[in-house]
Amino acid sequence: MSKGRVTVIDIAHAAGVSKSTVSLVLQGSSLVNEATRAKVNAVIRDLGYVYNRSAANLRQAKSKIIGIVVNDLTNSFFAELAVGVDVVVQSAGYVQFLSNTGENIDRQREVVASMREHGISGLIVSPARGTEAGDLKPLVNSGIPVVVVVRNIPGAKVSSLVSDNHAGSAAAVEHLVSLGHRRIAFLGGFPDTAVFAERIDGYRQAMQRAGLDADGDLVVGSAPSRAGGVAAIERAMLIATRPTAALCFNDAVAFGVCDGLRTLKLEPGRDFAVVGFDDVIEAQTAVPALTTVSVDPQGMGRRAAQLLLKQINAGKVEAETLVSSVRLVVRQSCGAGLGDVGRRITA
Amino acid sequence: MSKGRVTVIDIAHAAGVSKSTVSLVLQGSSLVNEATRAKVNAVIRDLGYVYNRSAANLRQAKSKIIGIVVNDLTNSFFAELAVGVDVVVQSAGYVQFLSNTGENIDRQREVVASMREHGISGLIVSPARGTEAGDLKPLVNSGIPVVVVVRNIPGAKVSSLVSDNHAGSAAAVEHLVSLGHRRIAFLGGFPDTAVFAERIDGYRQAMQRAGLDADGDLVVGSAPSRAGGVAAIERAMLIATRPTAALCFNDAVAFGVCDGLRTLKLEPGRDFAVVGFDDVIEAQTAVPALTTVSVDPQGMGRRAAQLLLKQINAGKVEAETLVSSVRLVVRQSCGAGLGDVGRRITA
DNA sequence: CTGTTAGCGCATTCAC
DNA sequence: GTGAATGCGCTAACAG
Repeated sequence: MSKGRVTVIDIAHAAGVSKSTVSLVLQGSSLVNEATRAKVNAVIRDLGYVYNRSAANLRQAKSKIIGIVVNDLTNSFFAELAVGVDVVVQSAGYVQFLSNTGENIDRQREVVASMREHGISGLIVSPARGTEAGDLKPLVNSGIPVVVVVRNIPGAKVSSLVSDNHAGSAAAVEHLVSLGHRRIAFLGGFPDTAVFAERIDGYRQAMQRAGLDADGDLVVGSAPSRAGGVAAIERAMLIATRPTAALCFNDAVAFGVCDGLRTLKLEPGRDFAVVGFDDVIEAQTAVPALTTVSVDPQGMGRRAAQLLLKQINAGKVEAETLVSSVRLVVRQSCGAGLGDVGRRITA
Repeated sequence: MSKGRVTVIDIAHAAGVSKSTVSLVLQGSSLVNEATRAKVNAVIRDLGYVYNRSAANLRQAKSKIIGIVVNDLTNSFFAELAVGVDVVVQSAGYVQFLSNTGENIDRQREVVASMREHGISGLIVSPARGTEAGDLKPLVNSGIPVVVVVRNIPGAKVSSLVSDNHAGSAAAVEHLVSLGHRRIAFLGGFPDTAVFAERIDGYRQAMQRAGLDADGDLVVGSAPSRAGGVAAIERAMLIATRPTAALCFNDAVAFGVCDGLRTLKLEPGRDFAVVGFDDVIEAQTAVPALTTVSVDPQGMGRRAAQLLLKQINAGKVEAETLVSSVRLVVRQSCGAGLGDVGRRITA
């Protein structure tokens, strides 16, 4: 915003019409004569007029901006997500505020507040770890549509878009079965979360369909972390009839499982098949990557944005939960029908 | 912006003071009585008042928002860059509009225009390929500070922050020379860009200093892409006295060169030394990473943001060109004095 | 079809 | 210290 900014009144003056007429051509209204419209447009070009959206927004009490906050833009999963959002947001004529929280919940609170002050008309958030329903409360109470992606936040009355955990688990199991595995473990995760319930359910059903035993010792819960993965595989290997493969609650657990296997002098992929779950992509390059149940981050971003725009246009906000389909990404098969492991490929 | 939004006048009414008083406490002015200030703050909290920045911006003819447009957010180099920008922008009390152009120049024009309409007080842009000085002209003419990063755009009177291409090339050559190489090629890139000129210049000078021949067939241009790299190495290996090492225009080319070498039954790093240039980090994990001339993208982002904020605060815009230092990152030496290759480590 | 009038929510003079 | 006016640039009603 420069000093000598030219305004509607200037161009109205120069074109010999009134401001409202100018306003009308600005909005592409058909209520204005073709001749005057041309005249006005010409003057607009000549004077180098730029539309002031702040003023318009103030007047209309609505903005054409949506906010997106992600927990870790450094992680290419979320960068892709942001790109997906950007694509549909841009083509809908919106611009996006983007903020990175770096898993810092205070920062998240700040940026959300800031965005609110700026009058965003909607928010897409991939919440930082530990986000609670209360953190989004003020936003949703003021009627601003919010879409939570990737991680759902229990108790919040907002729309969310998460991956198809059930189908993902099932696909992983079917894959392992097709490789000849019969003792397939499910490792990691806390049983008291919705995500866990969905994943374990998909696992159980697929096992059952394959005529395999899914109960008992094959399911070993743990913290959904790398350390948890180590603990889980150690426990699982104490079973009399050891598993030969494992579906892990998420990638972090999978990496821990690999760590644990190596401690046991077993090579992941050769001696034991490990499948990860793309909930949290962690340290992609620091460990040998594996076959995973993957989601399409950019597609998720697009879908989230579409959902948000729908709600913005609808005026009415109804919490809605969408499920994003997943696909099994097999990295590299290493013979012997015993699992697979390979290099991670960035989508 | 909801329907029943509470405004300063509401809280003034409820607190029994005037709007201006409220405005003053909002700005933390010391011209207001402690008691009334407390009272006002209490009412603000109670009524759930949210500050309307659009209105404030309109009044003050300035905003607290900066724009950042990148050519490819999918590329983690630029994602990191955006994170760096975000960090300093946030702590300076600004919010950022982020847009991804995907190298699409029309899109870039659109988003820049949109940001202008929104009254950004500054712009950081990593321009799409083919961006011309004219594309930024309207912005700079209206006095809005612009900082161009990564790629400079010739002829534009804006500040820019680029990496030290000259020194980077030289360092790479010296490194290869110290490993015993004497036939060192420069592969990839289009000769008609400023970046190419700088890199080739650093290469030539370093070669000369080492008493080596840098002319003739050792310089092979190509598209700055993976495919271009394949073509370049194939052509380079047709020379009578083959090179034993190559400095590549960028990482994409370097990866292509590795591909090409393997086709020729040569193992990059063992049989032929390859050094990349961190212009575009591509598919970090999909290929064996190599020694590169690296910049710190996040650091560049921070620096760009600082430069921009300085200019915003200074009021006066003076085009300034900053050079970001680079460092040679040697991944792993693999004996025989013939190059080196290793795992890429994310910063 | 076009002009007139009246604010949107805030910050900035000035008086008091 | 505080209150009363005034205007930022624009759009939404009506008039004409």
